[in-house]
Amino acid sequence: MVTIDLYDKTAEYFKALSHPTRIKIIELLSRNEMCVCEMMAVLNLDQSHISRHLMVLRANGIVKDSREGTKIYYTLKNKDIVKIIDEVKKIVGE
Amino acid sequence: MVTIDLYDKTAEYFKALSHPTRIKIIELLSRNEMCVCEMMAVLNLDQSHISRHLMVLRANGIVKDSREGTKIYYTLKNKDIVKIIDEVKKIVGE
DNA sequence: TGACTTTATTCGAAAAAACGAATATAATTA
DNA sequence: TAATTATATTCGTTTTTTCGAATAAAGTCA
Repeated sequence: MVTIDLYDKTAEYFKALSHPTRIKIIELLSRNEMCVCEMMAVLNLDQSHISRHLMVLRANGIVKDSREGTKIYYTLKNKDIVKIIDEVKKIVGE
Repeated sequence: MVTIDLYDKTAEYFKALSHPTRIKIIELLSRNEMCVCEMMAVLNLDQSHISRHLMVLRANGIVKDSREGTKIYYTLKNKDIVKIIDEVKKIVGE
């Protein structure tokens, strides 16, 4: 049995936050749910770029998705993460 | 001129937090200043492992060092980071 | 069913991070 | 000055992450 340590999990979570595109996606989702095609338009990035980063966020339990027709809408599972990002932005912005 | 974007800086900061050893070092320093040899003993890791992770933390402005004789003591530059780590530990621990 | 839309996944290559081992540096002390 | 202690840095390698491009899958609609 492989037990994953709390420090490993915490480090993994920080790693999920360690890409500018993923941070931007989280901020977008903090305001509205959004489908991939809308993120592409707002962030001006291609589909596979967005989609791959969403995969990381999904794998870390940060976002969840729900399909509506051909579109898939994403939302944040827990909005606490937005406050954490704001705190770090404040630290690095000083 | 290369301007580094706030999102890039924020992502870099999260990357600095994305290793279990670095998180442990930050927690140790949240209680006391500490030299490398003490960290080696407490964390049971070898010198170059600790030292290299301290280099990452230094490069990101998370710790600062001051020499006393042959020893170099490290402290946190900003304790806000400890609260951020606690929040993430709480999220991933649920 | 076939074309179309939207999104996910895979592939191969490039870049970055991490590691163990070795070496270098800086202060101290004999 | 030589040996010692404490720490930083470098080297070569392995592992992980990222990326662009291509392909696959799932739903819709004519």
